[in-house]
Amino acid sequence: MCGLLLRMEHLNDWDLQAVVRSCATFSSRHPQDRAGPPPGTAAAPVAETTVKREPRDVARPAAAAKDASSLYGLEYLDLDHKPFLLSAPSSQSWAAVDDRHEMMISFPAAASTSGVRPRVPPGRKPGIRSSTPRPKRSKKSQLKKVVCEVPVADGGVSSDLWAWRKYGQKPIKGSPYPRGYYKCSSMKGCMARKLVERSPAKPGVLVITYMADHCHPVPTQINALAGTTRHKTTPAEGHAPTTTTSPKSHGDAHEAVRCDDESNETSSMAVDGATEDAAGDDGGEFWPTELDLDELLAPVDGDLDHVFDEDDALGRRLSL
DNA sequence: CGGATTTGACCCGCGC
DNA sequence: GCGCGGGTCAAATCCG
Repeated sequence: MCGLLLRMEHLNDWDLQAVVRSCATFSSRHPQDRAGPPPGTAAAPVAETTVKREPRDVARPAAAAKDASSLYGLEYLDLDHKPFLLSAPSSQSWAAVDDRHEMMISFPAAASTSGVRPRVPPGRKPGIRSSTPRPKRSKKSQLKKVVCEVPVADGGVSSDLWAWRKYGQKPIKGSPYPRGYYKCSSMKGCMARKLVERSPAKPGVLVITYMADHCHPVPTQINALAGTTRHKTTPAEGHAPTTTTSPKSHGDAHEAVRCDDESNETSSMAVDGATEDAAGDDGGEFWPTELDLDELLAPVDGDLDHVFDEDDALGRRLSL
């Protein structure tokens, strides 16, 4: 994975979707870290257990070496239904412990495919609204949220095992980057969602917010993931994901959490390929189309197998 | 043809 | 109560 990581960084490319997948994965591996409730439990309570977490001996970009303020850790059941370690933020906001992944939880408590051909503006016709009332939106503030920061350079190196489908993108006030909205498409009816945005403060960082729980086990077939994202082949079409975390969310009662470095997955990003999204247009970065999938996956093949095996087991457990 | 993406419109929570 | 901004919907389009 390191190899892949390095490669990706070198390419300086990133795929929003892939990135989107990346965050939740951190927990996919490391059975030793798993102590929480089994994945798949929709109503899995957020763990309150706190555990000490040792800093990982991970090679990280020089620039990345920041304050390694891994204060205390929380073992948390993430949206992948696997526990992951959380680190509380230092007094000064959220320290990037390993500078690759950060997380926060809050409890209540694109890029147009500027194709060559002109495109008719999509969207509903004015005045047309489904007669079926939209279900009451749950209070935003009461949604369980898991915020994860992923360096852009890393974006996609890691990925979660879920399949996500983009359902919206909005420009965010005060941020030059839009926010992408994704739903879990691994299973119909799954309410899991995630928001992906680029941090305005840290343009090199993607902020991924996971909301709601998956109501199903982690997909075990890689195909289930691979088929969920469209690949774009034209470099010109690729766009850097953009996004920002609203200052608000940072300030709230969020607890900073750090995604575990090792736990990052690489794979699906490659699988996801170059989707990308963000209408951000800020960068025009794109995925290397010449990258071979096998090549991308090679470094993590073993790990993936491991992950899938575990997930499979977990899924079976959950389905009982 | 099915599924993913794009994107304008609509809805709703929240702050003032 | 009102307006703003964020979140979601869904038609049109794209793509494999």
